[in-house]
Amino acid sequence: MSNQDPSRTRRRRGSTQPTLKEVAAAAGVSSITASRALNTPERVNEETRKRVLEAVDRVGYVPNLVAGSLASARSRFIAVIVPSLANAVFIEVIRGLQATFEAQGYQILLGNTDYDIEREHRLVRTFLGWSCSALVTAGLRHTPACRDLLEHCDKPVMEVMELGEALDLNVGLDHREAGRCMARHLLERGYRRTVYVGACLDKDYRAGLRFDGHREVMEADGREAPLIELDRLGSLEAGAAGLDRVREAYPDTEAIHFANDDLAAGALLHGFRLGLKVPDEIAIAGFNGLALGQHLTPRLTTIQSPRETMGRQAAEQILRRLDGKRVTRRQCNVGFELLVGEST
Amino acid sequence: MSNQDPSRTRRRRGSTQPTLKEVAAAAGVSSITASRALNTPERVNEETRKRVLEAVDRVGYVPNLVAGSLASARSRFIAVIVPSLANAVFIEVIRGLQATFEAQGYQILLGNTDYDIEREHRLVRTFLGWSCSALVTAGLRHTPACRDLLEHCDKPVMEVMELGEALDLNVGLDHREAGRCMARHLLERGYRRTVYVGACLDKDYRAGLRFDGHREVMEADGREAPLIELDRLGSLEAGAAGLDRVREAYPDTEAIHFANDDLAAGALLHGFRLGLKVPDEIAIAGFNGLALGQHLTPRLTTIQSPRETMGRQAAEQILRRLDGKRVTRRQCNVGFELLVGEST
DNA sequence: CGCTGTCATGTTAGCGCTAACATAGTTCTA
DNA sequence: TAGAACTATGTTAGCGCTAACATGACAGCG
Repeated sequence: MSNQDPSRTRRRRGSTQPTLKEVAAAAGVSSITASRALNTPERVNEETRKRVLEAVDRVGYVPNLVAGSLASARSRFIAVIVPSLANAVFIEVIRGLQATFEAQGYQILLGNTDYDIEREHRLVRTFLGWSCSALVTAGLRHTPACRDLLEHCDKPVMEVMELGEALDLNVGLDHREAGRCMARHLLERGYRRTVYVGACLDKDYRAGLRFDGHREVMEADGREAPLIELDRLGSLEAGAAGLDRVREAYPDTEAIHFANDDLAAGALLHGFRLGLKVPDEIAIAGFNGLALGQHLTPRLTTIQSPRETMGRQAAEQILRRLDGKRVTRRQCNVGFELLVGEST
Repeated sequence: MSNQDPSRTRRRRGSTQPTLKEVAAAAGVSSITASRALNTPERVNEETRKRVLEAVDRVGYVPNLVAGSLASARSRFIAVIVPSLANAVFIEVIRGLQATFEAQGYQILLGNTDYDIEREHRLVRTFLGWSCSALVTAGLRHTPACRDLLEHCDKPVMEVMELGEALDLNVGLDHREAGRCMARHLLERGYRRTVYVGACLDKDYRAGLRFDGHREVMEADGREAPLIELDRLGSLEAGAAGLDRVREAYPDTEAIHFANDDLAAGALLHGFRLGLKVPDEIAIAGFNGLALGQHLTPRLTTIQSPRETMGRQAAEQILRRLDGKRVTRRQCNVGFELLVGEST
């Protein structure tokens, strides 16, 4: 009990920022009224509200959202966890999420797992620690501990990209069916020998699902479904290498079904450099419906996946849930569309 | 004073999550010791630390980072504010930032201004409200109020993409010089009539700076520097439209200097569809050094900007500052490189 | 042996805000 | 005109954590 001296009282590193209390003092109200004027203005008299807002400007108040979040046990964060930022597909989903959430005053907390579900688990822990309002993850595969966390966190959990046994909310498309769809198209076009080319199918397992669908259709038609797996994730360069590898390993191939448009476009451009005639000498198909494919000559046959829409719909469902409305349809199939170009 | 009944005492929505106090109880220590075991393990006895970590696992503790942040007035957020997620350029900068920060346990708080500096201002307020550790913005242009906030917030502020009169830290490249560089290249190649094609130069003002450099060189050589401005931001489609507009407005044009690679690649692909010979009938140049340009035939002449490196270097400088080290060189020019393809 | 220094841990007091309850004034209703 | 219902504002008690200070045990030293 040594400090009777009030000037030597216990001091925290008081940030110099003005607090709500000071705003309240400046407006001549209590701090709860100032709080209400900012957060639930309809519960405060018009006149009072004006005085508070004036005071806010006068003292240069910036709300301490951390304190507000602790007191209310709510934040306005949405955790978004994707496996990669190198892939345009995830970016476009993020764009859809971001546009919808930011319009409602939510912020995106972005995490990147690098296709590692252990890192996903760590990110989920961190984001839960920030009391995020909801979590969005790309895909349905998680570590058991992570599933557990997500299941018991009592917040909306949205799994996007693919459909299946989801934890809670689910917006995506049926990748197996997309693979079947393209395989059928290739058969209809009369191609007899088709190779599927993917990249790192252990990581990009959705491309693996598409291959499963592809193989299913091919085998039902009595054909083989050879697979070539590249060791670098989708890129124009990898696609070029894929074309070379197919021509070497299966010289009589009539069509290549690429796991995505980056690979397919890379192959198309490489074929052009080689003077290869597409589709006469070899047909090429992709997946995603990136803009690039539609600007090539020949235009790329591909499957359009509605990525930004997927993000937007996911965000809307989450917002509905956060507004306390029950979400009836927890699973939402955004579908896809076969875009037939001249490359097949 | 009506509630003497202890069972009816004032209740907060106590989240069911275990708290540090429960961990401490389970480990038989005080909560501050548990806190130290997690945050500054070197200040706790080996034995005790082990007991605490065990207890953490046993009760399934997830630290409440909001509370920690309020108590310590520090968060591990880095605010990153970009004008668009539709542009690959910003994505790659974000990737560089993200990889570096996430490795050090910092999270990215992502904001998108949609090229609107008023929205930027609002985002800066929000992120400051979250006690972010540092802020990264794309570009040097802000509203006066926003400059003011950034200048007085007492946190590292990093402006990336371009160089100039920065508020604090600055990593980028000299866009005017890049414009000059390409203009000189076109002159050296002997093209006499060159048009610059940009998109929304009021928003993408860095493309405007490149045009300034371009015009400077052209005028110094006694040539005109006509400009065509498209009304949609960079895309393959806009580039195709740009080519058409140049051929209509300036039929004798020998070279087009596009503001970026998306436009240039769109024009190249469109020219190919039209049967136009590049560069004999018309030469095409871009800016950014996107992978696509190097896979086209002819390869696109462009300027390589080290985008991921920019993000990485920005992150490293901020981390150095956050570690308490003085940053000596507050401005860092990452430079650029002229990539000469066959399109000029 | 008393003094100082170091280590490990504990006590106390907030961080800045909002939920829950309280209160006073006003309007509506039977 | 009593009292119910509503409006506007205030008082109090935390949210879960950590900074600052306090304490006690023990080692080193002249």
